[in-house]
Amino acid sequence: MAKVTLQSIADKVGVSRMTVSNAFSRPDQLSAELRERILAAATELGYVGPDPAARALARGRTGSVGLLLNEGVSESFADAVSAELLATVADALNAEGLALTLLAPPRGDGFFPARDVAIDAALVYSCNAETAGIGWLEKRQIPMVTIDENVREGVPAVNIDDRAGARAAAQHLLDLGHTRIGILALQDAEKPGPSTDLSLISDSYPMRERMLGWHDALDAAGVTPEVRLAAYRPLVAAEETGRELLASTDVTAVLCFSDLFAVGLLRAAESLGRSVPGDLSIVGFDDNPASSASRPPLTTVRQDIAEKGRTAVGLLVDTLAGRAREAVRLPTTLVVRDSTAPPA
Amino acid sequence: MAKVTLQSIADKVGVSRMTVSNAFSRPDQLSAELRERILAAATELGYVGPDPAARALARGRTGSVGLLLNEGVSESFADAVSAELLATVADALNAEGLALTLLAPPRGDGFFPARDVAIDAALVYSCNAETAGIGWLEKRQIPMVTIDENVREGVPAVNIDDRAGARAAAQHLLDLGHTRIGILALQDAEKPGPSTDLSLISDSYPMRERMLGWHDALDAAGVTPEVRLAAYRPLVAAEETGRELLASTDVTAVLCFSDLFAVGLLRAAESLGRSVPGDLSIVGFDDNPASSASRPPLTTVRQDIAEKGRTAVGLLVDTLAGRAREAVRLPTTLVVRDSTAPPA
DNA sequence: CAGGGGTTCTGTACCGGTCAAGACGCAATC
DNA sequence: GATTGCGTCTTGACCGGTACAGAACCCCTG
Repeated sequence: MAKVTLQSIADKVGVSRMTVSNAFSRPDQLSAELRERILAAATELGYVGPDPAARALARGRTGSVGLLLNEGVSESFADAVSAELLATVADALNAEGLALTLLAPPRGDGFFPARDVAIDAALVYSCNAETAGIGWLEKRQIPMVTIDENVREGVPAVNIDDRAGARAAAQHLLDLGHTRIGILALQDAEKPGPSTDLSLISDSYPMRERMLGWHDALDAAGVTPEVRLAAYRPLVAAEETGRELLASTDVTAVLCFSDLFAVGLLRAAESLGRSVPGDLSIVGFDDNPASSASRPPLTTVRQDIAEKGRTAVGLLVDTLAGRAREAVRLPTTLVVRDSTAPPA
Repeated sequence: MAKVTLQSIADKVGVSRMTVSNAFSRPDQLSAELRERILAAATELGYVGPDPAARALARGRTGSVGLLLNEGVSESFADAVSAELLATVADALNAEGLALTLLAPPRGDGFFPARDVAIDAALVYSCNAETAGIGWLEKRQIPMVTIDENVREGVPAVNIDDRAGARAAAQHLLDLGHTRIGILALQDAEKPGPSTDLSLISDSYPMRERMLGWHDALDAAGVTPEVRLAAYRPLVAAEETGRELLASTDVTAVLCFSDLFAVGLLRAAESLGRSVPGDLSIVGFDDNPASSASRPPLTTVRQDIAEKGRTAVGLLVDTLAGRAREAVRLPTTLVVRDSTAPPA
């Protein structure tokens, strides 16, 4: 059976193709009676609606938005925090009449999602500025909003107040009386090396800001932290680094880049017979669901992931509508649970 | 600045538009030397490559595949099992040169992702046959592969061997000596009602099959189970139903629809002072990461989510390539951990 | 030297819609 | 009664590519 197009319907009803188009896309442009007849003919022929690809070309809008990632999807959404972000973003876009398309880094040859997929705009999640994907999107002049990074001047960004959160976390430890404090920081994913080589520290926005925040408080108190690095994955990386930190220093408290690091450290402490918070205080970051489920529940810095996602979508929608928007910085709050206490 | 198209480049280089198109899409159709010149001119003009929307219309393929969901994305990927499926599917598609677009049920007016988004094919995840989205996709004649359901005759499906897994789980309890066995089954999401009204049971494929499997073993042993229903969400639903089950019957073991149900039941048991597995044996399903992290670690039926995702993508790719494929049923295996023991 | 076959490039017809402007009829306005 | 205005429908151009059939050219063969 031949393909059904606007023209088939137009021929059947005896009107112009444009009128059929209007019946679907701009109902106010024709009489209700004729529209009914057209729609009836359409269903009779098994026509579902204007072809999305053709419409996209003609209208210049596709109705879907890309989410640019700097890793494979499995890695990107391995933890609950990023999975929640994805979900929130997808739902918020959907509510705006937009679908979400995942743009992972290319695997293999010839196909570069950020270059070859039709999208109206893109959310850039946790990608550093040199990511190839960002380059493609820029050249295509696709409107972007970045999340958890600050990629380009003039590109709206959604961040959390990492610095203030980190500062509060460090201050919390200081207030409890800790003076020998460790930091479990994030290592650059591309640079393997010893956890003590601080030049390998990740230069991602959250890492930079959190480090600044910790130092805000520690420097003011004259405390020099013991810094160690761990890769974000695998999970045991943080555990191993944590064990080394605990074994080679006499820190009584540790500030962690993320809750996952904190959980790893928790395991390290357990394996070394150090009780938390009795012998060791631990502060996480993010308020990952895992942090309240751990034993003991973690003191951490809470960020509102869902709000971050919705805000990003809001910025994107405004940008698409031509309303210029500034960067947004969402608040963070210290959540004190049971993994911190005064030093022994 | 004017939009750069194939024609702009063609004019600049002094060749036909078609040749420029070939330079990008079919390098073997022109000399290497000319191709270099064209590509150089293209970069000079800031041309990134053929416009995806236009290409999609002309080629009849968009390069992206939809994932049809029967709930919002937040709900769909709330647990680790489905999140892993999403991630695996996305990565497997990416490896095949395809992007993934999420097709959630419409929210609000006018925009129906399954109808209005340009896709080449769709994966249908855990949607029952009446889902509106499936109807759109069918009318659009978009190739589909279903996951965890068996929607249509002739539509390739990927399922796990729910029945054999459930049978093994039930047999395991029988082998341990249990004779008073409960079942925590899944309630239809659309039908609220008491957990004892068995007519409200979900008619999803996994539920039907698991029930059959449990009965395979139980019937053969002459055991009549105590069945209760719980909604998949919120998590406390299973806990409440579990509490009711434990309070009103004298079951010594319970077969759960999923690990999340098992975790809820675990909490219920704890709150009633019943020790697991001393006073109560619990078997889950799926081998959710949560199941090995729980205390005690859960005996459960393992399925390979990643394999399921990859298989589905394989079926889809074959279907797109015109190679007809049959339904696939992946194996399940019983994993005995510490939540099951002989009755007291 | 005619003819076959390969490479390289071009011309034309689509792909299936939407946009913007115009034509037509009819009621309201002056 | 001519003008204006509105609702309704049509016309023609265009969105930015790709498929396919051929034309021009070169080399090789018999």
